[in-house]
Amino acid sequence: MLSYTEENYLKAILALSAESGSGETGNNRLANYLGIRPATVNDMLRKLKEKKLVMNERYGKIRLTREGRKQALLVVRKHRLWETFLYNKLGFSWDEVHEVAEQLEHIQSEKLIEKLEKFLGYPDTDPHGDPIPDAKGIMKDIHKKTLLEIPPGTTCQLIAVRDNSAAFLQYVSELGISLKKKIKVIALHSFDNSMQIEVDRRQFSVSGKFAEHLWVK
Amino acid sequence: MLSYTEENYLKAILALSAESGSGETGNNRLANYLGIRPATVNDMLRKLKEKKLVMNERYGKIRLTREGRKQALLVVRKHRLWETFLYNKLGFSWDEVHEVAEQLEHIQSEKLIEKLEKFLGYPDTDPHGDPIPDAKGIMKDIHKKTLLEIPPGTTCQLIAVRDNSAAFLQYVSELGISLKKKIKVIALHSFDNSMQIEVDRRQFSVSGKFAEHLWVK
DNA sequence: TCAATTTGTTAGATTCACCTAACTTTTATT
DNA sequence: AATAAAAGTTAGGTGAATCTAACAAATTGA
Repeated sequence: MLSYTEENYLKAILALSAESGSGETGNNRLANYLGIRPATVNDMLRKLKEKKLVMNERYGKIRLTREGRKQALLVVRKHRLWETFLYNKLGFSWDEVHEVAEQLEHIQSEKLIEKLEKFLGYPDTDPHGDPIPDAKGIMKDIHKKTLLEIPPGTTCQLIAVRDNSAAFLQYVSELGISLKKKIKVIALHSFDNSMQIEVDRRQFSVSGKFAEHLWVK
Repeated sequence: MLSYTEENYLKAILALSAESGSGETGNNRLANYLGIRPATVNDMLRKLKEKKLVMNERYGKIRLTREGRKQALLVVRKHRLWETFLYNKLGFSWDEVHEVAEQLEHIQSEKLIEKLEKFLGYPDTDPHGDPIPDAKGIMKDIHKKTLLEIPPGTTCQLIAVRDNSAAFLQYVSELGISLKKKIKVIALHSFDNSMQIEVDRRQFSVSGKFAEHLWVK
């Protein structure tokens, strides 16, 4: 059985590994991400190594083992199912679900998660459009592009957001953009990557950085 | 903000105070109830005293302050709302809800509890028939008698159980007894307090101890 | 009433998750 | 290639919640 803290480390390593592309991350990055000191991360890495959940050589990169990855995905599964519950059943808004799900994801009861999943109707994505791993820790990969990659003239549909911070999600909401919403790209200004887009017959301009954080199909 | 452990102490003191009738309890009883050592309880009592949540003089009895009682009732509130959710929405059985609710009750989010309560339709009792305190920590007292006090020939209705252990609840279920069920007392054998009762036209005999653990009206 | 039993307290230790400060190794830059 | 910067490690320490062992006070009951 994993502790609250161990679960958070695994989840963080998974997130940073995915972000880096190379499937691995470093001590400092991890410490920074978790808001703690590298020395603390070191202690925990020793423990996780003993439990065979991470691979990490002295002064080397950090990488999840197969089992560590599975455990991390099971935490992600719980997190996303709870987010779905909060959003679909309790009426929380897009940007409020994350914080509460951070706590709920650590409740230990397989039965609870099974029953919750059933109650929610076996959803395959959470309210941000991210896929929910199954009970074996297997997550479907969703073929996705960022809005920035969409050529002008094309209409696409929002399937997920790349940033779950409240600040970003609130901005997205203010623009009238939500999951499954159709977005038409009017123009891409190559000098600063800003984009002219149309949503619900209303047009506005967004930065390239913003467009990069929307996953569409 | 109270820690997970502090919340459990307050809840335990509330439960034992109520049980004892006198509104107070002792160090050893508390330690035994929580499954920890008296020395540990001592340290925590010092902390709770500093926070003005309990009153306790050296070698004296332990009693909640007004604020401590309120905080304890708010934990009970969370516990019972979660039990109701697990039972009514997720299909957990009577005897399974307690254990999971023990974890869920420590999630810190007022908004969550408000929304959960609304989602459940503002229930006033949990699946065991116990009243759910309101957001101010006020709990309605339900006038209740134990089955043992019911005179033979009378029919009564189960409103709550006095013991939430899985063993007891399973036994109750096996007898076909559930909340709001009508129970007719056929006979009381005064020499050992055993009782002949009828439920759904089926008669059986139960011990006095068993009868004492059913609250009826 | 006073001795035995129960109840409560103190002191000192342990584990977990964290810290700071000082150090070493790796990497990046000129 | 040398050195500065960044990244990672080690040693020693803290507070929370637990423990054991030894002791003190209160209660009980013979």
